Amino acid sequence: MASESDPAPSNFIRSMIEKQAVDTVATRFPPEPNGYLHLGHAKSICLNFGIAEEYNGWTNLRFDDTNPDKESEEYMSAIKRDVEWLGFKWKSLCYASDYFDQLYECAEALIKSGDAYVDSLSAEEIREYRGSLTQPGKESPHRNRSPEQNLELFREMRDGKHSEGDHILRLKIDMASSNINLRDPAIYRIKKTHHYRTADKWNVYPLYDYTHCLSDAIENITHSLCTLEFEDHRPLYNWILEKARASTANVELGHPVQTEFGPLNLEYTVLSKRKLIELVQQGHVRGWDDPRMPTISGLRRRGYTAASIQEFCRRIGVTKSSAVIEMSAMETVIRDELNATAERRMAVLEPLKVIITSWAADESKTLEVSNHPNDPDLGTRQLPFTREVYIEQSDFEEVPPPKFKRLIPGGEVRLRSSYVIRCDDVIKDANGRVVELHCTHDPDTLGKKPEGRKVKGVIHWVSAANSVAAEVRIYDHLFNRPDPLAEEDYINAINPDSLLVLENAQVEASAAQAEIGSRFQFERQGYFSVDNDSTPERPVFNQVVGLRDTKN
RNA sequence: UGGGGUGUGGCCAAGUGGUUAAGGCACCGGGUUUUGAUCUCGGCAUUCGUAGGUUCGAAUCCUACCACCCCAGCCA
Repeated sequence: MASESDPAPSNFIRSMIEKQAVDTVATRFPPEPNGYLHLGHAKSICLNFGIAEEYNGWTNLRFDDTNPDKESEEYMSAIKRDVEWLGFKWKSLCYASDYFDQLYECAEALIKSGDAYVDSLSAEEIREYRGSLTQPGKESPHRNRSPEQNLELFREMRDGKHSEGDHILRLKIDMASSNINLRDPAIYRIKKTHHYRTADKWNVYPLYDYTHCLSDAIENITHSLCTLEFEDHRPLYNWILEKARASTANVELGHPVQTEFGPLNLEYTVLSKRKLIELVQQGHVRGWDDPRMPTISGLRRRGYTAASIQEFCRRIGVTKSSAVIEMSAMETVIRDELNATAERRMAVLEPLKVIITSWAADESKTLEVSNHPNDPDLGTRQLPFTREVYIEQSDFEEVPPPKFKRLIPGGEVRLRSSYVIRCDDVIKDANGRVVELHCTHDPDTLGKKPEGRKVKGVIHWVSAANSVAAEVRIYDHLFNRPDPLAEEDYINAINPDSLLVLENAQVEASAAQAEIGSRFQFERQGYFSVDNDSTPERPVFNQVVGLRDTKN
């Protein structure tokens, strides 16, 4: 786990800051509240908050809420909760919408200085005029309207005197620029949507490129960290700030610098808000917090800890290349943490009844069992041993494959923390299915090795009379190929078997009583957390991750 | 065929002219083990996209080439 002895590894952003020798690093995490946070955001959060903390700085949480069509209060509170849960504290909670007045004032100043103009071309015309990747664009016939004319039109736009799409405010930069972002980008559009924070005050809303740099500057952000796809926007970011500083607008602006890092990609899943929204809305998953989802809320429900997600982000590093991380990197962090911290329990997922014929029907012996094999501090618990127990169906084979170490007819196996038993009889139903085993126990094997023979297998079990019926949910990858986006439609790559529900599991009583969110290792099977759906009458467990399996 | 980026083992990733080219994940072996887990020991790039060049010395500097990613929303 992350600790003082395990410092954050060197990366290009840290090196850059070292060279700058600045005295404070101010960052921001700027999500648009149009969906739930996922692992890609976790990487950005860890980077932004982590680097600021490391250099005596601070980080703002800023909602980039400039498109009221897509944003909502629900998303906003989910984002706040997730950032807090991950373990980070922001200095200020900010909203781009808090700057709408300043942004507007600045836009008027840019109009007055001749750096912005109102265009009245249609969206399609503007697209045509923009040119292509290899062809320069051409100037709009409205490009040379006077500042007075532009100001009047822009104010009319603001005052709701025009319809959506009729006009747009653009920067006057260079229609022939090889960087398409500089071909007179739009900075304000007419939109009459109700905004969840500013209500119906505005008929015009600023666009991302215009809003983001100014918001950073207003908040005195020093390091504006974003993903690679914004590299092309950096010249625009700087252009706007330069013009804004030179303008007459009464807005105090700092000097943020944008730096881009590679986005996170994870095998067998998708990390894009748009696609995650589709998975939720089309019902491919049970919700944003479905334990199969790569969202923070999904991982939390699955049983991942905040520490494990932070550790994952530390391990994957920060570079300028877009990494595709194997799922095992994610699984190993939570497995490591839970191996150290999770108490052990026994649970039989697919039960097979075993009668210990040598054990009296009315006898129950209480065994003292340790909660963790390597950590005595985790204590012990009492476990009853009775005549009837359940073992895993897969722990018995009539015709064992090579190297099978579990129970076979006439063979012996250790019941974990209990006796060695021998299988005497196999009871089958009319279809030849094994429904019950008759075994005898060796009374001289409790807490000691049997004499004169070695018993190689150890299997888990529960007392039939003292275990509790439970539901256990086993998860597999959401997609059945490592690169679902390579599919013509990624929806076709959805794994139909990503959720396996075992309705008839039997868990020992002490696990059945656990609170929602608590985690155990079910011995030999993996780590499990108590799901939100769990009740004392009907416990429900999620498999967080399996144990490493090196057999075969 | 415009612009912006990236290329170090299967996946990440340190490295910034002189190191036997860190580390993690994965994988493969040995040992311990009442979890086929854990733990532990060991193995795993004569080579850094390719080809040239500079240098006593190159993953690090230069040149050319190749591959992949991003950009033509009134989304962010």
